[in-house]
Amino acid sequence: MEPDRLFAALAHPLRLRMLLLLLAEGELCVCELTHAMGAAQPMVSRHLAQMREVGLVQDRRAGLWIHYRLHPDLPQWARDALAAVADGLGRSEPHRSDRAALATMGNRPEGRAACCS
Amino acid sequence: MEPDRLFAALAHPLRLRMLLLLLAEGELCVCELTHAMGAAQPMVSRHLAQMREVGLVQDRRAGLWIHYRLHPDLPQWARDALAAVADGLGRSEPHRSDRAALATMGNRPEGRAACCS
DNA sequence: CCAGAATATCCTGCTGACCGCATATAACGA
DNA sequence: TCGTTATATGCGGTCAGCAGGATATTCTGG
Repeated sequence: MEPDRLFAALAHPLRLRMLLLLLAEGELCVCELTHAMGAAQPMVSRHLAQMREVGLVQDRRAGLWIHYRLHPDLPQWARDALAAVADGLGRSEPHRSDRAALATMGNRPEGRAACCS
Repeated sequence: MEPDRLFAALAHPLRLRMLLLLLAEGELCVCELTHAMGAAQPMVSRHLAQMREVGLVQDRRAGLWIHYRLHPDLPQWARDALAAVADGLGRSEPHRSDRAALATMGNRPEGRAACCS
């Protein structure tokens, strides 16, 4: 994990929001992230791909849905840095609203059951 | 301090190297950083200016020399994140060599006495 | 006032990031 | 096989970041 790439990945509002949301929620599919961000799906998908290529996040296919989570092999210093950021910014905007928007979302795919909208 | 700007500032090898060196050494003038980086002075200066505009570092004029240090008003979460990075990367390249290069530099301006090169 | 050292800024070209839109792929159910 | 849902990718235009080189600014000492 080259640090330059990691910080470049964090240097975008949407990516930082998604990453902090993943850090707080554990694992989310693209439709959940799209809903929480209030952004267009292709944009969410492309920014997720960017973070995946850098090794920040990992994807897992489960039927129609693709779940993203923090990459398990992320070095400890990166996890510590992210934890510091989440601790400092998680309670403020826009991250608080992001979690709220996610909570009010209906028909979320839980695990692998239930259907989506 | 907007996080995007902070991470964008860290998303460049030269800036990250300079910042970690400042974090380790406390305060350095431009000529010391230029020597340690082995880069052209205008480039060092411009990247320092970029970090200054974002609020990452602060400059202090002392005669001919301008000393840079980590900005005192940096929020705690940013300091924690930087500490995690420094702790994880400080012992490896290129940051180890940077400190070594700085140590072998002659005629460093100490405090405000002594002349430079 | 003049020379020189340390630092900052201007200019130009270039590459890469970003966006919006449209479309392609993959999986599931009937 | 067909339609539908979820996700990814290709394309074109625009804009910001970056490098190099030259030059300007600021301070010091004489």
